[in-house]
Amino acid sequence: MSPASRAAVIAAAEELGYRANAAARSLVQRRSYNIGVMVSDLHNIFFAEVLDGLYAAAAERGYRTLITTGNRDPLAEERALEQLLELRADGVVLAGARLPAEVVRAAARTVPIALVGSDLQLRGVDVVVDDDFQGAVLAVEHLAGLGHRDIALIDGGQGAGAKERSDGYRAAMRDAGLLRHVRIEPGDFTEGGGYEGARRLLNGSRRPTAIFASNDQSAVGALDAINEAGLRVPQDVSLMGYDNTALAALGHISLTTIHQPRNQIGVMAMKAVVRRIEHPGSPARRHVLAPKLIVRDTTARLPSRPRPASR
Amino acid sequence: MSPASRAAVIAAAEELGYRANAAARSLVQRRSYNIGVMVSDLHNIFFAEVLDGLYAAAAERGYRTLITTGNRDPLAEERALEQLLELRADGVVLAGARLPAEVVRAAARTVPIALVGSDLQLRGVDVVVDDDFQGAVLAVEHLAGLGHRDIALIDGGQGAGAKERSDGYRAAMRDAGLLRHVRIEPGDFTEGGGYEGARRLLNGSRRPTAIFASNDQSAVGALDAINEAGLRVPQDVSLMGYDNTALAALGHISLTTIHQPRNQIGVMAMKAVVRRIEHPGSPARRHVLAPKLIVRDTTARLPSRPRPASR
DNA sequence: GCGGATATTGGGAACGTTCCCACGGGAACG
DNA sequence: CGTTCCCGTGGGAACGTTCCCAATATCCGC
Repeated sequence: MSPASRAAVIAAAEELGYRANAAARSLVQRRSYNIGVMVSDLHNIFFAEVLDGLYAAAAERGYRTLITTGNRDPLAEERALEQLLELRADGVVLAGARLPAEVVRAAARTVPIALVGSDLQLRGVDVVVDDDFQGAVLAVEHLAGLGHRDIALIDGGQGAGAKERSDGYRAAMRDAGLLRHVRIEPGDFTEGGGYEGARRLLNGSRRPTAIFASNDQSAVGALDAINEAGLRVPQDVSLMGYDNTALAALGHISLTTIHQPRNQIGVMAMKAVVRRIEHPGSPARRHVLAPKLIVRDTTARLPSRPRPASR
Repeated sequence: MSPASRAAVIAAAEELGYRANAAARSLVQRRSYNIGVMVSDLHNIFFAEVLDGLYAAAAERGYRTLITTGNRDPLAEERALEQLLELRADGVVLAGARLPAEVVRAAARTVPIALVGSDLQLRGVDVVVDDDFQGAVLAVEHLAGLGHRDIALIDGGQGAGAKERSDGYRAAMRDAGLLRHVRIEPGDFTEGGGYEGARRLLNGSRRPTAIFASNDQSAVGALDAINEAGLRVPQDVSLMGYDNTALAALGHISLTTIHQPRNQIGVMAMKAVVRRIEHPGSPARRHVLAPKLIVRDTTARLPSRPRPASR
């Protein structure tokens, strides 16, 4: 085709506002080149960074990302997933899904699915998770390395990864020979939960010298309780969070925490889905990523104090 | 049709994993019942709440929401919008778009479009904005009402709404008879910008007794600078932000700020789009919503000090 | 200049729905 | 019992693409 007529056609298309109809194309090609992403909660900045990774990895491979959300409501999540399936997304990533296993399994029979931030034990579904157990171990090792022995945990309750984190805490305490200093306060990953947990810890008979809150949000709550008790961080009490959210990075807070490779999580999930789209036979896997310690200003060496002769 | 055969058909469909093909339906019905939402930046929690409103209003009217993002990159934003148009979304909401006016105008010839959080002056496009001018007036009136006269502003630079906020500040200062106390430091809506701005203000010859940062993020930066200077909030300096983000609500920060009705903004935008989908003739409008003062713990009455005889 | 091979063009068919119309059967009424 | 109406059923046509194949044009070699 001559360059001239080519240009003429393009100009005419522009003029008329022509735009290829993705629906018709998807119908005949039997692929949409869209990867659906169902995000349980767009308020959670965690998923925003995962989305960055998903987006970049998809673009690199010639796919586009289409997002729906369930607004933290399992029923709405199911509708959001259904919407993606009806649109014939070539693959689906479920981020933080609270969906029943059966729903996910049924969907997985139709398209490749990857799970992020929630860990249903399902075959035929890729799962990408941060090694929360290992992250908690890093936290305890950091605090123990600073000389702390009374290291308390504020738990995350039913939250995603909370169980792994408390398991990791317990294991690391044991390995550090601090088994009898293990102390776990209930919590729920919220600021209020962290505040209450820290209050109980500080009012207890044996005040911990370090508090490990199992996410940043609850660490900020704990920070409040510590200040209210007239104690300083980190001189009197060391404090750690988990997740390395923007909150932790705030100069005003500057929280020592554990970083999850969020972007990388997204990249891995997208790679997994695209691989299974393009190689329908290949098996789904479980991908575990390593967390990282981020030292900021809320942890410090335990001041050496006069000790009993046992030394 | 008999209930029995009806049930049999549904069972068979389930069995075979049948799912209506939205692409085919959209093709023949010439509508998709999807409203596309292009969000410039999913890291900004502001838009998450707008999305809540969009989502709820859409669901109420039988539409589904489909989200794409431009990751703060105008080129990617354009592709994201294009993706929605190719998918034949029945309408589009642009949230925080940094798109050239010409692109938006061209798109608006194809489908009803509503703009949120960015204010291109375009006919044929609905715009929903918070009255930032009025919000700034509320802030200044609050501070002046507490007896403050040296009220400084940390500006938002090129950020969305920054100009309206500084205009409102100026106007309110004038109306309060404080024109000669007007002082505006440059800023950029970031924590760092707020920090630097506050430092300059505090080191200046005439230290302000109140600082109005034009968003919460920069207010938190200012908070750091104030603490570093050995001053207390609110005893020595009153501080205000704007936006009422989660940051401001944090117990540890508890920032007096201006609330934008984010959810309501989403609802209005979706209503506008759906109205224009269903009544193709109806004109696009500009919708202005009223902000609200949220008093927390960073503002206090100016302590009365000995004054010159002028009284 | 002709045959064969290769590029270029044009014309269906198909994708999975919805919508409309024609047809047939059954019920109700005269 | 026949006619009319209504409901239900079934069979295309259409939506806007892509893909494939056939037909035609172009080119090269002999």
